[in-house]
Amino acid sequence: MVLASPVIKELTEGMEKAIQLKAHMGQEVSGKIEGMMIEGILSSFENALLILKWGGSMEQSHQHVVPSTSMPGSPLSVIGSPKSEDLNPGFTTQPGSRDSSRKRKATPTWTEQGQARTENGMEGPPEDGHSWRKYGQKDILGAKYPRSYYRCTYRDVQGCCAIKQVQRNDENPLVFDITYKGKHTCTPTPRSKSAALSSEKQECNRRHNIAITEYQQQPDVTLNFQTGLTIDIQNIEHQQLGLPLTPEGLGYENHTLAPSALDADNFYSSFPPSFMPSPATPESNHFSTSPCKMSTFGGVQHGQQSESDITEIISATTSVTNSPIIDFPLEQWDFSLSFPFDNPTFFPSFYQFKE
DNA sequence: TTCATTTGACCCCC
DNA sequence: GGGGGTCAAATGAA
Repeated sequence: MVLASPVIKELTEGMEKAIQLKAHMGQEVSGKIEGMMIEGILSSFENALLILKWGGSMEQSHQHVVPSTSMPGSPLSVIGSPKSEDLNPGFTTQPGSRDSSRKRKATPTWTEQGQARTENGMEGPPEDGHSWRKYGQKDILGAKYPRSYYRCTYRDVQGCCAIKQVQRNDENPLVFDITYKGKHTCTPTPRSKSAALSSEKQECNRRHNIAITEYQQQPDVTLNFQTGLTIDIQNIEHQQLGLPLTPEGLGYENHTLAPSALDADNFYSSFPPSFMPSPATPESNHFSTSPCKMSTFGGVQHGQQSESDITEIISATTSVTNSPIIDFPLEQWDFSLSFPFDNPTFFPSFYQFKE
């Protein structure tokens, strides 16, 4: 990230002046060659800023989530859902707890699918913003590909019981079936956080090169962002009230953010004070605090707990929403304080790419 | 030195 | 007994 780059500063100023010019000229140039040229100038500025600023890759767009058969139209494949009947936080896989497998059955379990992430010609499972440690791999009878077992990196230090199993889909090797078990209860420690951050930082850098290419190839990601960012306010409010978050049972009040809603002030005001979201984890369009993504949002650093909660909220919501296909991997965008959320022309001008 | 991954072995459930 | 899940030592990477 080169936020302090003089190049960005100059480009930003140039773009602001172009905006001012456009505003000054008003409607009288609308549709005329002058207006189109201003739009083109703005578009060019934004392209350049995007490339310079957003080290976050577009590559995660590959990791769109396959629509679930049970939830037609859902952009997120959540096959099954966290089991509400048992949220036993005491579940442990610590050595010695030989009845762990029985307890494991009682942990909230849900399955998602994500497309393979490609890097350096190699394919890997999609990331989800959490820090996982692989602890095993097993060949599964009848399956072409082995199953990998991951647990939360912070299991030992914080007792976080979240685990996941990742297995390539037999029919479509580009798709990974990911089974999550247990809920993240971890909060990255400073030390661990830095370690996780550095690894994700590398991931960011690795994706950066892909980002520009794919950005050019997939110019409509911003459109998808505009139309597809859906946030379940009701569940958030339930959470605020301390009510249980049940993906299935609640009536959903999905809020799809229109471009105007992405104005920072409007955006924040749409949520309870404690909800300061940051985009996003890959396998869904939920928010996360991955350092690769939005490390600060409005100057606030967010804890892991809220992330995991919000993750559930959005994951659950997207499993039942009929919102347009969300193929916008928010994680790709490296938001910063300089992100022009408050620039109303930012998104409209992106339609230029579509045309 | 620390942390992640690999992999063979072990354990439990069906 | 077979299969799935987990452990833990060995190894590698940063």
